[in-house]
Amino acid sequence: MRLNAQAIRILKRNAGLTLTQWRVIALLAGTDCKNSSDIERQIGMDKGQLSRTIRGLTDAGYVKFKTDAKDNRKSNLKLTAKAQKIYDQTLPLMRNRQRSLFAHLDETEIKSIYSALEKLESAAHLSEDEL
Amino acid sequence: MRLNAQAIRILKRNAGLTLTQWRVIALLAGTDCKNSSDIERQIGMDKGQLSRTIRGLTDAGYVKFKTDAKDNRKSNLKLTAKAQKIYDQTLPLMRNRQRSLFAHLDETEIKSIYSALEKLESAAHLSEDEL
DNA sequence: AGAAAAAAGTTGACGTATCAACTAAATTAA
DNA sequence: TTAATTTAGTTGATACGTCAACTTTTTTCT
Repeated sequence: MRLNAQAIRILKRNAGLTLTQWRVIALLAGTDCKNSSDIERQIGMDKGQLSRTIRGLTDAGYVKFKTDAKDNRKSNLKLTAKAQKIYDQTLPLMRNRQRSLFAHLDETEIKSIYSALEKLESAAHLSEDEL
Repeated sequence: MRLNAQAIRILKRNAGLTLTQWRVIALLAGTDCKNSSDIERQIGMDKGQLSRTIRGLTDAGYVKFKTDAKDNRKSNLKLTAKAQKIYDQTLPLMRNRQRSLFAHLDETEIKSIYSALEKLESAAHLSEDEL
């Protein structure tokens, strides 16, 4: 996970956010509202971690939490203006970092690394029942 | 890290070990003695995590801990017979898992994934000072 | 309608990973 | 030889990641 080191530093120093918080905010930015399960599905984050992250963001004033009117199990999450602003300021920094990280890889390499990872993951999934 | 899921399960159910403990034991197996820094250098594990892992293994009777006679800062670590036995029993299981995980990747793919990762890591390292 | 099952979240526990501050011992350099 | 630096290892703090048990609310089934 050393690859995330600068991302973590950028987020901490420029936005006071953790990587997990950033991921959730980034997903919430651009859409009106989402709930926890939407996020879970989209970035495959663990329910538990998500729940705690959302509470943290809510407490910090980054997320407005509302219980869904039609389904009381569900939540409605919305970024506050404050969070949106931080997001807008931080996004360019994160994009730069991403760019410089991948700068030395060509298309082919990027594709092959993703496809290899996919294969590994499906192999891992297949042998799940071997215990 | 989903890729480690079965490894973690195999180790837990068959050996009662965590992945970190396994890594340290595997490194200690086959050599007579090593100290913490040797391990740190060889698998790049964090000093702190290593220190705690070694204490855990010592408490559990898997590692015999001795202070180096010539250099009192250093330790001498040695697997106990108990740990060696567990290692010998568990290694085949871990090898099988490794094999089945990589079964669907050919040489080229494996090489390209490693080389891409190396490039990514060196890019990450280069841009370290950008903060 | 009422029972059973599924879905949304919360919480606790544990393991993994990284960073920083610290102690003690050894090495080096003056 | 003493002072400064380096090295080995410990400890605290925080974040990340995963699993499992649990509550509440909704859906499905009969």
